[in-house]
Amino acid sequence: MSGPTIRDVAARAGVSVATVSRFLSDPDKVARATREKVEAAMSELGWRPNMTARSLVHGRTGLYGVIVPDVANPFFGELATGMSLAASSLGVQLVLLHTDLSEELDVAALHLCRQHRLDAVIYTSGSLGPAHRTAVAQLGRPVVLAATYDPEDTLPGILVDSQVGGKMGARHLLSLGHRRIALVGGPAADPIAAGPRWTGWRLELAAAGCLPPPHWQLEVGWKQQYGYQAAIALLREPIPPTAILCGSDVLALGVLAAAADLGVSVPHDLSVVGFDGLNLASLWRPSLTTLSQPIGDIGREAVRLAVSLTEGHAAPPTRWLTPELVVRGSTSAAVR
Amino acid sequence: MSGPTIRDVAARAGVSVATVSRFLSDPDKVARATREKVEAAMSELGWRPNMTARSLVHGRTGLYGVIVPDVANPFFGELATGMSLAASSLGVQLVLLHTDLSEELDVAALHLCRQHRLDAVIYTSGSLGPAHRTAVAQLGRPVVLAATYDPEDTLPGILVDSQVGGKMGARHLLSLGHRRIALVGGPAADPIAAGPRWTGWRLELAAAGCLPPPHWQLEVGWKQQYGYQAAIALLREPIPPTAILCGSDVLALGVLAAAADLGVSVPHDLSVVGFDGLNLASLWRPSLTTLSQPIGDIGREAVRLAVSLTEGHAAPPTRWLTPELVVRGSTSAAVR
DNA sequence: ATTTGCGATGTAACCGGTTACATCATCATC
DNA sequence: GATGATGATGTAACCGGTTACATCGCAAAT
Repeated sequence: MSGPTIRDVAARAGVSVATVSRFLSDPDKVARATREKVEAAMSELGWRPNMTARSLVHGRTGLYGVIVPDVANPFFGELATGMSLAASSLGVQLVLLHTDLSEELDVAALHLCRQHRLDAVIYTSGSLGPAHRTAVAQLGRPVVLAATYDPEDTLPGILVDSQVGGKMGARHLLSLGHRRIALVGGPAADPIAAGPRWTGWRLELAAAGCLPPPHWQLEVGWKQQYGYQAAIALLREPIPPTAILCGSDVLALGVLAAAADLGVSVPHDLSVVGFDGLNLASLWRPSLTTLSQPIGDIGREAVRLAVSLTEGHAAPPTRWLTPELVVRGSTSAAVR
Repeated sequence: MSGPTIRDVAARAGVSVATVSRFLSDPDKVARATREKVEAAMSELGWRPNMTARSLVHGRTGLYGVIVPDVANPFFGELATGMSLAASSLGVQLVLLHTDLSEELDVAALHLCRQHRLDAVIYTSGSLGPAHRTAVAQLGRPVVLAATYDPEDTLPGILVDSQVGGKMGARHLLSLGHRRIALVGGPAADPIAAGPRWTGWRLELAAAGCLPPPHWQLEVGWKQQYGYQAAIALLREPIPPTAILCGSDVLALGVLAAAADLGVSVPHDLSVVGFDGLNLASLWRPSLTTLSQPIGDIGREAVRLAVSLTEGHAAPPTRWLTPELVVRGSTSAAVR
């Protein structure tokens, strides 16, 4: 039924199980002749060590948990891609746990990581309430935050400063002469991504004296169709905005599509600014001006950090990156 | 250092380890009073069973391997998304192994799945050579193919028929009156996706007497920029094609971008057909006519099938789906 | 010749659960 | 009162590796 065990290999090689095990962990410790016998037995039986048994002894599995709120969101897709590339080059495996934007499932996922004795956890969900904290404490393994941060700053992480990004986007449009600027963003209650972007936009626009009326500040969800719907409404206004700041590239894509469908020319009649810098977005036409995050790098660095912490290195402070304003074809000077 | 064990819980509850273990697997087998003592001890200590130890006995881990050739490709991103959603609703976890399009790493990934005693493997890479077969045989666990198939038909799977899709795309353009049709596809050596699409295109175009010359049959890689480059070359021809069949939506996006950059109007001067039906593509403008695969469903069904096989059910035959021609804004009747 | 040191190997306990089997108390039955 | 069935619980072996420690052979040192 189940495959050969180390005892089968030992018997076939005419040695003890300890010798076979030693051969695995440190081949130099077994004599050349013995080594060859063991190698032969191993390949004849096609035996590979059972990581489950090994993990039980070592307390290490070589598996890293990745907790993602919404795998269908391209942002997290690219983040996971960066992690996956890093993981395979570092020889560790990722276990994907997705929580469907639910706080309860976040906590459940952390418990699951503990039960499976995953070596470390990379957490990308926004929320970090009391329940999460106890789960993290019980976990007893390193937790790294990717594209999110810990308000109490006890967990290391890497992310971009969304409020700065929001300000940069607003400033870009203001410097192009735009005054009628609408906002389409994610749920403002999200304290990591959407919230600070809203804050950045509002601070900068208020300072310039052109904060838009409430019905031009559309707080929608993250899903792609919401950007489209919001833009349709905005562009049908008697005096529509000349520019729209979007909380993500996906929302911006919806805005671009709405503009195209209504015959509104981008950037001539409408400037659009995204946020995230998705890879695929570089081929959209009109090409999207956006606040680019190094998404893949964030994922990669998160995995590296998790591995480093697992090896006993100390946790560095949270790394705050500044998003980069990538000016492309979707923004231009205001004409009116 | 490491957390409490079942023995700590047993001691605290004043019972034996067997009773605690029984409580976990079948609470009805322990008396009410004992049950309460065990529950109390568990929550006081914050104990959760070690899945590693449990797996060692059961030979089941609750983890499923997903072998993906290229996580950066949005197609596999959407596929993995579908799997992830299904996995979380079925209470199993996915371990992501990516092989960077390398056959060697494919085999290594299969071995890794065996070592970690993953319950089943979902394989999405194209290749299935002799080395893969022995690895699969040694694995001793169910293997499900998603978006690929086994030429020898020993492994169950689910995928769309790419050759039929190729024919459908070609027929669509022919029926619109196009005769100068160029082809931009993936590596023809790929026997699962790219190859059959090439075959379908060529059979249909040859039957209509308008197989394009070799330099209009551009066999490029899957990466997004290749579609752009290929289209730039094609559209600069003295007499350019009036339509382009693309091997994927990502390649088609490059073609759309190239057309936009060269001032070629889609669909008026150029019709473009994609392949895959990526979710995000529904918001591209011009919207893309494409051969849509139910990517998320394929992922979901693959996970369901893997779970079903793990539970001992028999393997059904490979499920071949027919792609759906979704006609949108990137194709129209030929004008010249 | 005896001791010492060292490299190679074997024995057996251990990691943290599960479970077959034994044990024991309780209670209905004859 | 003896018997047996039933339900609750405990004992200990086991899953497949790792590793501390013991053992052994052999060469160098005394």
